[in-house]
Amino acid sequence: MESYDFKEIEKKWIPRYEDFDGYKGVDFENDREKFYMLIEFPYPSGSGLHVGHAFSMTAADVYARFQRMRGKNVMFPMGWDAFGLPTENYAIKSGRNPQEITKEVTDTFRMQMKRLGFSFDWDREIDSTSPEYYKWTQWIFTKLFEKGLAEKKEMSINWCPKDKIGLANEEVIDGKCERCGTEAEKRTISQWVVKITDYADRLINGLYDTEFIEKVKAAQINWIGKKEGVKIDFEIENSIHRIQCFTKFPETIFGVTWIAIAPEHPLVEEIAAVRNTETRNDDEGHSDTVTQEILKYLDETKKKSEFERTSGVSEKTGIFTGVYAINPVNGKRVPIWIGDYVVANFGTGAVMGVAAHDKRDYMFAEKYGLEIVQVEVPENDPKYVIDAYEKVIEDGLMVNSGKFNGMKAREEAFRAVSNWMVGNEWATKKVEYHLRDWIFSRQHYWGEPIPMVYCENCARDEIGGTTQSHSTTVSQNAGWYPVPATDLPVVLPDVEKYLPTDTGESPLANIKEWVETTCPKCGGKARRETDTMPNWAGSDWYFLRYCDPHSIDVLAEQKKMEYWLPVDVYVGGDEHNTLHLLYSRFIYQFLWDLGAVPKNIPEPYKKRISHGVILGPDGNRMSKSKGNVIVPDEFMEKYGADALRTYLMFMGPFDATMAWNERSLIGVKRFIDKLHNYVCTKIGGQTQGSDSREYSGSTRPTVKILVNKLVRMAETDMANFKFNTVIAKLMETLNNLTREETEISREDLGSLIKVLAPFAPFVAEELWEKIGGSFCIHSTPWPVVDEKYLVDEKVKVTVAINGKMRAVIVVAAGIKETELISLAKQEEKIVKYLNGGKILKTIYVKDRMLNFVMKV
RNA sequence: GCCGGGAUGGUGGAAUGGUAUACACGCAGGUCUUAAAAACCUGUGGGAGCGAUCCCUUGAGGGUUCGAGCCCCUCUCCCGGCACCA
Repeated sequence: MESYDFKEIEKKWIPRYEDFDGYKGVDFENDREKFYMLIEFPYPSGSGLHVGHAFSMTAADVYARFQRMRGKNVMFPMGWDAFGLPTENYAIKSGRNPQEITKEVTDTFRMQMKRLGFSFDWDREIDSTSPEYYKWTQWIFTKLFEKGLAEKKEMSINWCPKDKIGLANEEVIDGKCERCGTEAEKRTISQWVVKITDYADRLINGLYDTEFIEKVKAAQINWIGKKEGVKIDFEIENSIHRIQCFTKFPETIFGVTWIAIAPEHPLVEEIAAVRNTETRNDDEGHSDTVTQEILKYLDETKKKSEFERTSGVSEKTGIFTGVYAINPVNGKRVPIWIGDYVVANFGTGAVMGVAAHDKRDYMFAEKYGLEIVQVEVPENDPKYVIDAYEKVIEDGLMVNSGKFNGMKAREEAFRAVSNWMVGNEWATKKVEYHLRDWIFSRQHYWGEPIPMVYCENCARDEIGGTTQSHSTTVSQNAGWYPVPATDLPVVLPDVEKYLPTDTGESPLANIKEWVETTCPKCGGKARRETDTMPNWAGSDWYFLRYCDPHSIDVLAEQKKMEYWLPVDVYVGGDEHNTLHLLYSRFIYQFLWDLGAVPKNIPEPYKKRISHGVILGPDGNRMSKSKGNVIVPDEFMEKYGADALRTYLMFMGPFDATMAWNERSLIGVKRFIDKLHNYVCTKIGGQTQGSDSREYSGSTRPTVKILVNKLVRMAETDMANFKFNTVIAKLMETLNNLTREETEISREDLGSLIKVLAPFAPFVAEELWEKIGGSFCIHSTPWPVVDEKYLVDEKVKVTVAINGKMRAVIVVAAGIKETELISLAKQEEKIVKYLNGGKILKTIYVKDRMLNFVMKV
C-alpha cells in the first residue's frame, strides 16, 4: 500500500496553524459555552520534550479539539515553569546565565509542540521566570505574610548536602533527596514557612465540590491526614509538670500501662532531674547509674539518622526513666519510658502505651516485659485473651474500663469516653494533621526572590513589646517587612557565580548592592532576603494568569477569571497530587479569602484527570542509564506526527502504565495510510453527492449505519477520555467500509475524517481539503448523528438453555416475545435441547436474548 | 499496616449483568517477486473429533442470579500513594 507523504502534509499545515484564530480562547464570548482545558505546564529541560509530555499533551489536545468541534469556546494555554535546579546546575557547569538557557530550551519546546500539532493558544503563553509574571508570585507571598500565614522560623529542615538546598517533607523520598538521591541531612536554618495547615480542613472539604478522580481525592485526604482524638495530660509523680499525649483511641485509656516520650522531648531533662532527687533520698550510687544509662541512650539515638529511626526497619528501643506518671482516669501509676519510636515533631512528642490494642505497642511491651491490659474483647467471645499483636479487635465490647464496660467499641465507646474525659481539666478534644507547614525558602539563585526586607532597628523595637512563646519553633518575624506592591517585582539580579554557598546562603547574599536596601517601615538601612522561593511557587497560580496573561495592575482581571474559571479539565501526573495540586488549591483558597479571585468559584479545578506512564520498550521506566529513553522527534521523523499522536492514544487506557512498542506504532501508521488511500480512491473519479439521496437502492445504506454508529460511539468515549476505543472503532469501521466496496457520500467521508481529526490533525486537514472542505476542519461542527441509523432493522438474538448459549437467530428488531419463542422452538439446535424437558420459565431481553429455564 | 487501582490469548488491550477475547501487534500459511523486504489475502484462546459439533477458559475459592470478566464474601499476587503518625 502506498504510504502518504506526511512530511509534505506537515510542512503545508504547520504554518497555517500559526496564529490561527480558531485555537484561541475568546474572552467573554456568550454564543459558545466556555471550556478551560488545562495541562500541567512543563519544566523545560535541556533534553527537550519527552515522550511522556507528548503523550499527556496529545490527550489534552485531542480533548480540546474535540470540545471545539462540539461548539465550545476552548481555552487551551501553554507556558513554562522554568525556575528550577537543573537549569541552575547547567548554568553553573556551562558558565552561561539561566535566563539565556531558559530562552533556548523554551524555544525548542515550543517548536516541538508545534510540530506535534498541539493547538495551544500561544497568545496566552506565560513564563514563570519573567519579571512581569513573578511580580505576582511575589505579591502573593507578601499577602501571605500580611495575613500571618508566612513566618520566619529557625527550623530543623531536611537538607540535601549535594544540591545544597533545603527540602520540603514532600521532596524527601525514603530519606533521600527527591532530585539527586543523596541522603538528606537535618539542618537548622532560618526559613520562611507558609502555614498551609491553617487551610487543612478547607482543603479536605473543598474536594467535595470537585469531580476529581477518586485516587486523587484519596491521595490528598490521606496526605492531609486529619485525625480527631483527645489530648490527655498525665501528671508526673513528684513534679509540677505534666506529659501531654494525643490519642486517636481515647476509649483505650484504661489500657494504658506506660507513657513513652521522644528522646528530644522538652521534659526529658525535667524527668531526669526528678529521678535524681528521688534516688538521692535513698540510694545515691544507683541514681548515677540510671542517669548515666539514660544519657547514654539519648546519645545513641542521636547518632541514628532520621531515616533509620523513621523508616520502620530498625527495632524499637527504649529505656525506663525510673519516673512514674499517673493515669488520670484511674489513678494508676504507669512508668515513663523514653522511646525512639516516638516522633518528636508529631502530636505532642509523647504517646500512651496500650499494648493490647496496638501492634507497635505490643511489640514494645513484649520486648521490655511491660504490663498488658486488654480493654476490648470480641462481641461473640467475651473470654478472649489477646496473645499476639496481629489480633487487634475491631468490633468488640469494652472490658476493664470501669463504667464503660460492655460498651461497643469503637464508635460508641469512643464518644462516651472522650466526652467524659474532656469534662475534666486534664483532657481536651484535639485534631491532629499529618500535613506540615510548607517550608518556603530555598538557598538558590534560580528562583523568585522572596520579597522581604529585614530591618534591625525595627526588629529591636518590635521585640521589646512581645512575649516569647514556648513553642519548639520560634517565629522571628520581628523586623521583617514585605516589599511594597509598588516596588514589585524584586528583580533577580545578574550574578557572577550561581554556585550556592556552603554556609546555606543563596548566591544572592554575595551581591552587596542588591542586598542593601532601605527599610519599608523606617526608611533606614536594611537587608533583603536572599533566599528564593521553591519551584512550586510559580505553578501555584499560573492557571489564573492564563485568563489574563498580559495584565499589569492585577494578577488577572476578576471578570476574565469569572468567565474562564474553574478549569474544566486538568490533566496532570499523580506525582503532583500532594505537591503542586494541593499547594495550588491552597493558594487559590487563600486568594479567595483575599477577594483576589471570583467569590462564586471556591475551587479552581473542576475535574482532575491523571495521565498514565509510558515505559521503555523493555517494560522499565525510561532512564538514560538504562538506555531505553524514547525521544518523540525520532518517531515523528520516521512515521509523522499524526501517526505518533494516534499511536500514543491507541496504546491503552489514558491512565494506564504502558510499554512503548514501535511495531504497534507501525500498525497505526498503516491504518492512517489505509484511511488516506480510501478517501483518495473514493473521491478519485466522480464527484460525490452530499447526502444519503446519493446512495442508490437502499433507504438504509450500510455506509450510513456504519458511519453513524461510529460517530455516536466516538463522541461518548471521547468525552470520557477513552481514546483507545475510539481509534479501534475507527479502524473497525474502515475495515468494514473497505469490505463493502460501495459508494460513499462526501458527507459521510467528512464524518469519518472528523472523527480522525482530533487525533491526526494534519492528515485530517489534508483529506478535508481534498473532499472540498474549507479550512479548518477543527472549526467545523462535530457530525450530527442520525438516530434512525442507530436502530437496527434486524437483530441477532441469542437463544440459551439455562443461561448457556445454544443458538443465534436473526429476527426483525422489536419482535414480539411470543413470536420469537415459537421461532426459537423451531430452531434445530434448540429442539434438540427442549426435547423431553419441561420449560419452567422463559426470560426475554428485548432484541438481545431468550433464555429457556429447564428442569435439569 | 492503611488508602487507591489492577489481574482477560504469545503481547498491548475490548466488552450497559445477556454471543468473552473487539481493535492492534506477533505468529503461521498464501499472493506478488529470481529472492528478500514492503504490501495485500486467509487463519490464529485451550482441548476432543475427518467432520458437523461438543467440552473447557477472564488470578484462586465460595455466593447471589435464568444468566457473572462485570455484583457480594474470602484469599493470592501485582502496581501506585501514605506510614514507628500514637
